[in-house]
Amino acid sequence: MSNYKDNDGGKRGLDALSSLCKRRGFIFPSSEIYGGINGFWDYGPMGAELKRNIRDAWWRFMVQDREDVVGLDATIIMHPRVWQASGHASGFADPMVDCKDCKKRYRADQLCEEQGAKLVQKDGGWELPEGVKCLQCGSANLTEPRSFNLMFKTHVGPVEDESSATYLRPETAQAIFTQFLNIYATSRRSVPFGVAQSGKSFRNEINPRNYTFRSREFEQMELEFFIRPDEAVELIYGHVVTMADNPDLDGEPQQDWGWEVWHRYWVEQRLKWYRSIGLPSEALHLYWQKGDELAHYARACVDIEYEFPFGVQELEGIAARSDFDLSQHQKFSGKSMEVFDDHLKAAVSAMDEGAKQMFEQRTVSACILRGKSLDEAKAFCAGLFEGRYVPHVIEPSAGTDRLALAILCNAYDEETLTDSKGKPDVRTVMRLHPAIAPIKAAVLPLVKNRPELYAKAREIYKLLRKEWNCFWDESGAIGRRYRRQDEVGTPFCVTVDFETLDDDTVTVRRRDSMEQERVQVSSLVSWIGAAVRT
RNA sequence: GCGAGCUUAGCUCAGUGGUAGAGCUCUACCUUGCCAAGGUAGAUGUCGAGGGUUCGAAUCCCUUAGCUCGCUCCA
Repeated sequence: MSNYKDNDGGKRGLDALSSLCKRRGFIFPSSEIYGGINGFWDYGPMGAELKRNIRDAWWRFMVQDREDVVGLDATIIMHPRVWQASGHASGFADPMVDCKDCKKRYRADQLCEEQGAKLVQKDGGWELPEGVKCLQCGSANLTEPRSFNLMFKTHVGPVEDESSATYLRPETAQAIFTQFLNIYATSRRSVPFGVAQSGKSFRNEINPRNYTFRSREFEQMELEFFIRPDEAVELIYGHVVTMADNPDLDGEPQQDWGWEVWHRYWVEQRLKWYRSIGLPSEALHLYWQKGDELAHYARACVDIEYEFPFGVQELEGIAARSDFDLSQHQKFSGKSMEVFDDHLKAAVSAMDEGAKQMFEQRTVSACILRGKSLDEAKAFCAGLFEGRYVPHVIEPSAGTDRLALAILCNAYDEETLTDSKGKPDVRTVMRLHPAIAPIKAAVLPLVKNRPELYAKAREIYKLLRKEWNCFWDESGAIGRRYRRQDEVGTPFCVTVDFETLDDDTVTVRRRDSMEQERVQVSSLVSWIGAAVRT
């Protein structure tokens, strides 16, 4: 299979792809008749189907095909305190300085740090200390540090003042944490279990780039998987399974897994899913964030990256976030985020005082090493002895739009054929996995001026479209109709010909190999059905 | 956000001050027994937007939006 990367290093491939996406109705610039708007993209008829199929495949894999994950569909606008608790209100606003002479821009804190100084906080704003200079040209002619908050701000109600200010969510995850108690109370699930959500998020990116890869309005598919703290696992099972124990990550999840195993389990699950929708293993890379790249609360984070034409870029981050998120919301809301764990309570009841004391000593010092205060560490142990804890979280968080882009990049192929006259002929074909292809089958009457053949084709079309999104095409020569379907990635073309009238079979033409075979009309639905499942 | 380049039909592009074009696509009809076939007819543009210079602007100037690339950014 030839690939766009073969001839041009990728750049022209993205142009060819975006041109096809426009031409065939996958992706359009938003508001295009007004000149477009930077960082916003619309999905056309084909793109809408593709994205829906991706989302549905994710939901089926992550929620419906599991017994330990439930779903949520929360609002985009939430209480402003949510973003204080999550850290987005402050953390999203990195102060920046520009050099007025050479126009170079720096993050203010990094610029200061490089010169052994410290950024000064003043009146809720920021100030550069004396003597800080531009690293590039040495000029001290720098702008004041200015904040760029990446959250979109809006107002709830008619009055536009600070008291009504809210934000469009910059991630879907926080809604899951804020609804944790309701879901826990109503879903009849116990830890370990997860909550999944897909939906729109908004980030006012400074510089959207690379087609739809970094957009200002985008969709995420996130799972927050809640697990016991390792200490609770240890109390219940007497041991904690780590990667050193070589656990079977392909089988059923086990109750005695520690966070490290759960984290790896989800990495493997996610890779498995990406492969199931047609992204080849070779194009996927894992990037393990190093100690200094991790957020302070994160224990580990792995990025699943894809080889885009413009470089290897992140599709999904899988983070082990400890109990940071729920604890923050507990702190800001005043509502306890602890769960009661019967198994833990039972296990602790069976322990004698000496064993409990030993456990507490060990646990308190370990907690302090991880940065907790003595009081916090003691409260944690006291909670465990009563069967209570704040769950920890493993968070696989994927970008739907960048995944759609990866899938489109991966599917795009230009194949050189030799036509019947011996001339070379380039066939553009989107080799999408059948399960996510926008159109599963096109129904084509071989000719349209034979009423009984035409009617039979209509009948078959109506039969198939009850099952999947199908397409009817009667105009143009049959070869041209096949090639049109190739460009939108339709895996099967069902051609109704004269033989159909005699023996009730049709020609099914395969997109990838262009091979044809005859299939009984009565078995067509099961034949296609078997091929379009993941 | 800074700098450079670009923006003409659905797509790819030609057009350096004098009547807006080509190829492909698309639509209809004819033809057509399986891979972009042929014929006939047809459709599509405020030349990204706004302003200016000029008798006259797609073309020159200014402003603005968008795209691409390089910086920067991506918590």
